[in-house]
Amino acid sequence: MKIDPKNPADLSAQIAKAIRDAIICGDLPVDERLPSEAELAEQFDVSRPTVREALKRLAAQSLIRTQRGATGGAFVNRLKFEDAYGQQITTSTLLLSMNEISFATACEARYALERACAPLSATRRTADHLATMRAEAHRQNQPGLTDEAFCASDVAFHRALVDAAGNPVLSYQLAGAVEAMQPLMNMITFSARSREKIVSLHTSIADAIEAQDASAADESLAALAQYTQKLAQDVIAERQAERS
Amino acid sequence: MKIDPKNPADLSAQIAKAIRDAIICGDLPVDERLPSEAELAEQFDVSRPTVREALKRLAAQSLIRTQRGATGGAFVNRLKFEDAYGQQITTSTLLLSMNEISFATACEARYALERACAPLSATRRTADHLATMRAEAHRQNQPGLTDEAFCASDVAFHRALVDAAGNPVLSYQLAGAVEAMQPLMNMITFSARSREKIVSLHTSIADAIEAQDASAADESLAALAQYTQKLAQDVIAERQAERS
DNA sequence: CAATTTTCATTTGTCAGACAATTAAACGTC
DNA sequence: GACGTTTAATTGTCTGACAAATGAAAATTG
Repeated sequence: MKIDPKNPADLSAQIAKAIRDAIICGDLPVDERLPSEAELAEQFDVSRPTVREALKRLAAQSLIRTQRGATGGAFVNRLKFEDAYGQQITTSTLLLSMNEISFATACEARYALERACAPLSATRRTADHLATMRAEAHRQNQPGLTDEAFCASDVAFHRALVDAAGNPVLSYQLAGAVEAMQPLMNMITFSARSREKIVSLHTSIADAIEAQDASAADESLAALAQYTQKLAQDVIAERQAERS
Repeated sequence: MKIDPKNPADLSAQIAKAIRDAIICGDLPVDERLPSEAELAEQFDVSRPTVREALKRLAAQSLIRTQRGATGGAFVNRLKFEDAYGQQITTSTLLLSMNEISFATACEARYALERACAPLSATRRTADHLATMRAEAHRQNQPGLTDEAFCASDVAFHRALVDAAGNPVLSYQLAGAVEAMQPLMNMITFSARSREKIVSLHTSIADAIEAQDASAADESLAALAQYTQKLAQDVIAERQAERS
């Protein structure tokens, strides 16, 4: 862990890497206290600001938490799924917005992953998940809803569907795919007619999940995927027509 | 972006958040140069070390890159899929190791997601992906292979399968799920007999992908998932027997 | 004039030392 | 023993400084 080549640049990155590796390989167990900043500075033979920059890098990844005071210091953080969700969503969102990912590609990925969850959700869904899905579908029927609120409710519906699979790893992976789509979805203006169709498909999905009918759920999801793609195509075509 | 409450703690976190939000909402486009550290310090009315800590947080998430010299500075980084892979894998690995995720749960998630890719891979696979899959399956048949090398080849095989879907979003999401499993997989000692079975299933998958037969690919993947779970159960049972 | 070298200003990377804020433990006091 | 006080440790922040890199401008040279 005390590896530090004579390269006097990126010292804070090197130190962060050394500590990160120690955490990943298990040398530093969860809740273990790191040496104080002054001690680390001495160990690595650098100044305290440099150590602090390294620690801030780790804090940005939720690998450590810091506490002030006499018994304070930096502690190895138990990375929780909730913490990871946020990073996952931020990263996914930026990946989509910065890499010219087409709506079609993102949409395909999202629904492919969601359909992977559906059979498990059909088997394991609880009353709680079902209630959330029903409530969101109901909300989506309210006439006064803005497009943004409609999309947010859509995300909540699909989150519940994914969470119903009862597999935290799946929920974590899907969080990025589903939530990162929201900005793209917000660019679509939903007509009353299209909302009606979507809510009807959501209801079909909820029905299938309630009946624990995996293949029916898959069918409805596939139909929803297809319809969403079609909606997006129409909107894009309409905008191009307007432009000319 | 100049929001900064009078709370004189976590200044660097607040500044990092302000800049991060500006990047996410598009106020700071890709390759835009941030003000110099001295200018930022003045803008936010903090010292330069505090600004630097904030920038290091952003650098840890690959949101910015820095360059020394006259025309240097911090630039908004185009987040590339390759950059995101690493973070995704690190985070997923830690999530699994720190949260008492059972092998069964992780394995279920991995194969569920992979089966979501398979139909797309069957449709779109290129000769390149097929060649990689064949090569890895062949390597897995070599007798001298260590368990670690076998697992690494397994990961490479499945990466090729996922990449064959031709959807970078799917590849990104799956990278975490597949690679994070490797440490867990490494804990399983593969007998010659179990390796033979796995390679046979890999060959079946490659055959199905080559024939563009989605349902055959799905069947083989399902069989592989089941067999992997069984192997893990056996190893766990054996270790418990040894302990008593 | 063109090409090359030198100088220089800008910016990040690092360091040293200091003080403020926080916190829990040690210490007195009643 | 209960309760307030002091104290030491630690992080958070600031100031000022110098080193290293780097591109642009200026000077030099052919």
